[in-house]
Amino acid sequence: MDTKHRILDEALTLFSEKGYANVFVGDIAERVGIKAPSLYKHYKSKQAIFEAIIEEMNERFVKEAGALNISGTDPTTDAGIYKGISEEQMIELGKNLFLYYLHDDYTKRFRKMLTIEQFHDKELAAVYMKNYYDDPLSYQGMLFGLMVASGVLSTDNVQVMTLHFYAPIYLLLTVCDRDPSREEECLKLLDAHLRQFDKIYGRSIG
Amino acid sequence: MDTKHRILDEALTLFSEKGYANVFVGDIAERVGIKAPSLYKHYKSKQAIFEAIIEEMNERFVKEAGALNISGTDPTTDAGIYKGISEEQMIELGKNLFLYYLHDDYTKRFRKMLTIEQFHDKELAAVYMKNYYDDPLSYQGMLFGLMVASGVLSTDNVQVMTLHFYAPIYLLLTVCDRDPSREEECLKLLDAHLRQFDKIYGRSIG
DNA sequence: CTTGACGGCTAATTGCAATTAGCCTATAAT
DNA sequence: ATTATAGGCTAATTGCAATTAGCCGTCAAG
Repeated sequence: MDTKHRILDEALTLFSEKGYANVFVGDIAERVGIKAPSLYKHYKSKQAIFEAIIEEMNERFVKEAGALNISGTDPTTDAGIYKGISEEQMIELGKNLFLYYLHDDYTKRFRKMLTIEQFHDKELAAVYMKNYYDDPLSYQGMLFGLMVASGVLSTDNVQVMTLHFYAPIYLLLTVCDRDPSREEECLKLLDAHLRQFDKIYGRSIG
Repeated sequence: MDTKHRILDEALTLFSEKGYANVFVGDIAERVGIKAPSLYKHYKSKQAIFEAIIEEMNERFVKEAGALNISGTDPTTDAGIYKGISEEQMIELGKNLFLYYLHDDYTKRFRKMLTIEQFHDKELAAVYMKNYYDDPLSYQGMLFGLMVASGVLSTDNVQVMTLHFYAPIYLLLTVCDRDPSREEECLKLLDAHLRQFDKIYGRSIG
């Protein structure tokens, strides 16, 4: 990895741990193995480093959109696959969603950074909401809608069902972000949640 | 309100909006209506202001523990009340929990500040987890456990049921914190969530 | 009525961290 | 071979924001 890229990588790590304001350009430089002034051969300012991270992340999200699908392609294809999904596969789906968010290194650091920095900038708050609320709910909601149509799931309110699927995943994720030592506990609870979800919505409720 | 207290109040507002590092002591002073150096007649340093906020919040949490109970006293008493709870009352309970967190001014600003500052300090992360994960889940879990015992609710896993109750409330709360203009939308979804929750757990599931 | 502490002000001072200046080496293109 | 560029370094410089110094008016207690 070239220096220019290493800077982004180390900066993201530090920003996600301590927040933008508490990271000095010297800290970033040190991790990269150079001196602070040398950073300026690559980026105009500390702020420019931050912006480059955001930009790179935007690109990644575009590239990796659909990384959570089974097919990795488009939701219509996925829906076909989901028609024949079993309970175990449903649980796997939720676990994979969780584990992807939890362990993907870039995603994880970016999420933590956004959590810290979201109130600095309206735009960042919007990115946060899109990534961790609107997009997951609308994408999962669409899949679940198709699954309801094909009889795999049953509900009279897909939106709420999707919320019931996703909200616990999100909550448990925030726990693990704050205290990685609780990961095992969270995974157990996640499993129980998914099994319960399947019980509830896997066939007709009132 | 005396100056000393006004300082804490304005500081909390600013910290919750912009984060500790982005607030200058001059900003706080200006809001209070004094000059920056005068602040030092009341607090030793900017850091001391921050710490005083944390301390005051700890006191409030102790004082207001149980503010969310129906009785305002102890859970055992509450449990008696919950035995005869109706669907509408259950929905009210959830809404009140949500609205309390959402609108109580001090709570709201403190929560936003914690969200921003939690990664600076292990201790703050612990406070966040306790306030917004462990305590709500364990308190609600206890109530629900009693309600299950008395037949108002039915499940074979109280912990997961509690998670299903609380996680959507938490998620919708984070949405409102980031974008207050979505409050109405969130309240609607909250209502739908609570009705669905009641349908699911209000009587036996498999 | 005077004194001392309380709380405010203006004008330094301090200190740190971002950035700039200016130099040096290696390497790759002409 | 020469030279321009990329990328590194050390040594300033800058600028800002926290804090300190030192002064002043008010007011309550003696």
